[in-house]
Amino acid sequence: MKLSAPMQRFVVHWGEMGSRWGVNRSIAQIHALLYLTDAPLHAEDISEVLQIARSNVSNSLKELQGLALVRREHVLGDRRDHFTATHEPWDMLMAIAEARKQREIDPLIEILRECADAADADPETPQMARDRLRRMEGFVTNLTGWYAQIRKLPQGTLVKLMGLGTKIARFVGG
Amino acid sequence: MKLSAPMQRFVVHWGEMGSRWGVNRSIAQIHALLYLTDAPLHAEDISEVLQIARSNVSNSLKELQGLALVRREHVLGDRRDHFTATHEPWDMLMAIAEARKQREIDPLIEILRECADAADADPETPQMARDRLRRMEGFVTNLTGWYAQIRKLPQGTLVKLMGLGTKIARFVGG
DNA sequence: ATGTTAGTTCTGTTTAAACTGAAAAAAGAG
DNA sequence: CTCTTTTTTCAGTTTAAACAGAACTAACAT
Repeated sequence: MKLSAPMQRFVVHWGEMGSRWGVNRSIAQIHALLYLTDAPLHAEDISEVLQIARSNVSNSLKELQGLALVRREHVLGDRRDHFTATHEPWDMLMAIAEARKQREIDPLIEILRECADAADADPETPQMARDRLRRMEGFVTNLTGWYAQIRKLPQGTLVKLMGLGTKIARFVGG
Repeated sequence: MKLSAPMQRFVVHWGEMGSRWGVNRSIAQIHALLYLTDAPLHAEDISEVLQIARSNVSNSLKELQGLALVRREHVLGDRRDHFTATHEPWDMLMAIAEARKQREIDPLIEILRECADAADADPETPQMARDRLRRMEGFVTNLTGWYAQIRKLPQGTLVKLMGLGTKIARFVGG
């Protein structure tokens, strides 16, 4: 298997993007490859095309499955595991958002709450700092609550909403 | 200057969060410190409280100013530069979004467009891959366009919108 | 001018994460 | 059960980024 030049370019740049957003290059490259690919690929295919060690491919695939961006499939008459990616960009975005929320945002809220509570009970913490901690906690909590709501909306509704753009503002008298 | 225990906890965790999101620990810690602090701080204050080399503080502050999260101020009768952070969480979020859009998303769109165009002109690229590249380009472009629209809405309108949550869906017949 | 203090730049070191290759473990097949 | 193929785990190695400290520059005071 071999990639055309434009496909290679995409894979390489997707890898760079990943590392700026807290996902390592291998993972992002594998994801890019599977996004472009039609038929499910097995680990060795990937290892060959991207020139990445098989162990690295194995771990990266595990992580991608953890993010729900990639799933295992089976091809008739082939013992090996095969993999495909979510091909719908919106679903990709939501999968990433959901995974990172659970891994990072939820614990963050927990810690913010603890900090804000501790600060309130602590005479050494200036009032201003207490307010700021509480305010940050409220902000993240609110944002997360809003996300939880819109996440449940059917995709079509969201597309319509985005299509409206600033026209939405009229509904709330903005 | 010294931080109370809850403040320290916040600073440390904010630093960890940063590194998961593509901002290094020092930068995120300094930002956390300035967020909690009322009066403007100078480089040496920061260096002392966080136990970070002055050179590192200097570079980190430059980056934070680049992100528009921190600004320089002057204190009467003091030669040194002093720094304060944006204290409004929503403004922080928008500043980060704006900076990263310009640095990463805009170039990404450019590259996606180039890849998609090149792929269309390239007989070696399978039709499926062409479609996927084009679709990803369209998706990122749309999302960015939507962001550009809502970015301009006054903050109050956005707060109302978020308050509505899923009720918004009714307006579009979702 | 000289001295002093703040700020930046540069060079080398440290550190954490990514990555590899080999070894071990699973999972079939015969 | 034994042999083969595939996947995972583990123990180093490599690499890139973060970071520290010294050297340098600029700004101001005396």
